[in-house]
Amino acid sequence: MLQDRTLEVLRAIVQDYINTKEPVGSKTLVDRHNFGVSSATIRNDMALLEEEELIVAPHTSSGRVPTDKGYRLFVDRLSEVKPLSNAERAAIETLLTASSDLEDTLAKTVRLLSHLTNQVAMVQFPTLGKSQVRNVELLSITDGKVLILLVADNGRIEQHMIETPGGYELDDLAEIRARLNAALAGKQLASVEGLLATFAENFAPDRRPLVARVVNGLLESVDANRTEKLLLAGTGNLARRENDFAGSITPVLDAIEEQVVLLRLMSEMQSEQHGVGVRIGRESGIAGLNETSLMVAGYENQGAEVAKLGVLGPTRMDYSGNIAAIRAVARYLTKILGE
Amino acid sequence: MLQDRTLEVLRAIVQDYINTKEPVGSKTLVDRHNFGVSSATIRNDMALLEEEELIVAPHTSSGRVPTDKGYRLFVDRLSEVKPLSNAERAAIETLLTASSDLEDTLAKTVRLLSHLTNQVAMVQFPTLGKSQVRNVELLSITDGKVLILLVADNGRIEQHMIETPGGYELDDLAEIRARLNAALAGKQLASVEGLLATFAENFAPDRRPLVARVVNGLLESVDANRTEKLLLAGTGNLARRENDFAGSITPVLDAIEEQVVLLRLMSEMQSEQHGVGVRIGRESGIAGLNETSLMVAGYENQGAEVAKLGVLGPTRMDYSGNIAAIRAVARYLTKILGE
DNA sequence: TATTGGCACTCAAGGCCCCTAAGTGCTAAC
DNA sequence: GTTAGCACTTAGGGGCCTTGAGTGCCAATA
Repeated sequence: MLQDRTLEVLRAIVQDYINTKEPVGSKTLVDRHNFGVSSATIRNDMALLEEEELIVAPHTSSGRVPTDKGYRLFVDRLSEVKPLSNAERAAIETLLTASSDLEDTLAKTVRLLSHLTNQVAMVQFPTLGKSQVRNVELLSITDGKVLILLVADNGRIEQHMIETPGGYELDDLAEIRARLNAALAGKQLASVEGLLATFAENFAPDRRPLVARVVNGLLESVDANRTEKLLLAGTGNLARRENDFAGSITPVLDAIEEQVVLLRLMSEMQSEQHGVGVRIGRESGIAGLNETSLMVAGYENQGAEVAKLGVLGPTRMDYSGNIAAIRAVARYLTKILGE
Repeated sequence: MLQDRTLEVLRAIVQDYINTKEPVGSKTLVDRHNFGVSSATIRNDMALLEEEELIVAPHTSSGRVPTDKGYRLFVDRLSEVKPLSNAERAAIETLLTASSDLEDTLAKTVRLLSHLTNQVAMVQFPTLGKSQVRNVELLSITDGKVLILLVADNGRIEQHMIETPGGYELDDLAEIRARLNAALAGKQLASVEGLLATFAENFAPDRRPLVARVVNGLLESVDANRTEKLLLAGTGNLARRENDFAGSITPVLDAIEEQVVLLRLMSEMQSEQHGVGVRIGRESGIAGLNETSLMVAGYENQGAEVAKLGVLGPTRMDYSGNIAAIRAVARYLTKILGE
């Protein structure tokens, strides 16, 4: 087990490295922090830390840099939540105003978060999976097209257009709509597929093709949106911190565009420190994100977590500050969604 | 007036520079192309081109590089449309399949375009301004909320949620909806504001607050979407070609995120060469895009141009190939939208 | 036993110098 | 109008050296 002072040394290394971007050596360390011991002692501590693979020396004769494992220990045990400055609090309250339009609100949120953290910010749309059907609407558009609307109780509205080669009567639509609502209103979205399995059978045989098409469209609506939506902001921040990447930032930009991967990763992440989930470097298991860290927190609506938001940036980032920002934004978003 | 051979020299310089990324000198030029004259003659031509500010020498003793003006002349008078390869044609036809869902189709289109060109691709959503109202729907959601749907004849559907503190009867909604459709169906979206100016006056005084709210919501729907939507793909390609930028790509990424600016620029651009509009370097007038070129073409629905699509990349790009790709994709998109 | 001063060693980064290769403009001859 | 020839320029690369920050180890110390 590492001693207290040794851990303090690790904390100091992480903090100094984050601030200066220079590998940090024993001498500078005793200069900047007052450990009350000599640089030789610190050197011994550093040897221990290196043995534990918490830090590493880029070159034989230069200072040390934290490894992924080092950052991990720092985040888990050594970092304190840095309280937000008043200016930051004010920014959150000013910029994040309630709007009845969900997309608006989330777009503002993601921008705010990217400004607060100077990283790439991401906000997930509320997940359909955890919420309930409020109602279903079928609208007749011209040319035998029908627009299916699925309104969920988290405020999200999905639209899906289908074609009906056989045509239809308005009365048919009205009836299908009424029965769909009777069957689905208030039910979990996850259960929709099961509830509709035998739905078409209740209709006269000549109506069934139409009903089947509607049901299919609705299921696609549910399903296409289990694959969720993501809003991004601040990609420019990545280029701004390009020097923090050994190679190019191309794979990172590519990975970001692969939203499916990001979304899966985000949903897998559990909250750890202070309600924020953290994936450091290779922990994400995604090649393009080897040199980045990802931090997410959930936000809620009506008491239940509906989706996540977070930031992505180089592993050398201000974990404390970003955790605080993410947490604050998630809480505030939860608050205004409740209004 | 420049002689024919002098222009040929410019063409050769542009092409070689695009291929090699090396400033091109008189000797290599006569080696690679057979002008039938000596390098000294080419040097004289180059001096003329430099006088006209069509090319420039990065350093006193190195080859020449095209200026924005040089690229412009190349695009306007010297480039030929490079026919697409069979593989490219096949890719377009395979990847771009018809879907009744507009967003799906556009998302595929933008990815396809970024793959074909290896640049950042952009596709604008169909503009509301040029199209007509198909119908308007009012849906009662719980808690006194009403969802307004505006269906346009270009396939685009806008949704907007409003709150009605005073509450309402379902009959009220039905009547408002009926009258709205009577007033607006088939009308130009641009005319909606005028048509609704006195709309509320036809209702009984106690209904007017509700009607006014609905009208406002509808106008916001129209208006919020004059500010159009843009789909992007291939931002990673920008980083991949980072060396083509003197400074960092940060300002470019920032400019891209400012979608409003891009959208304005795109709508201003008129088709020039072969149906494709081109803005080279500083021509865009946007600081962040000084070192990039933008090329767009319109795509159509029902015989009228509804929006644009195009690519953004470093000024040193394959204009001929990209013009061909953009044109082909725009045409193909027009075709499948018509189905 | 943990800490320390001292010391020999390492190595990246930067400065300096020089050379080379590719390119230029100019002039006089064809 | 074109060309050969020539003197001139300069970015980039290689070699060489110095410097400074850092290391590991060891014997002495408290």
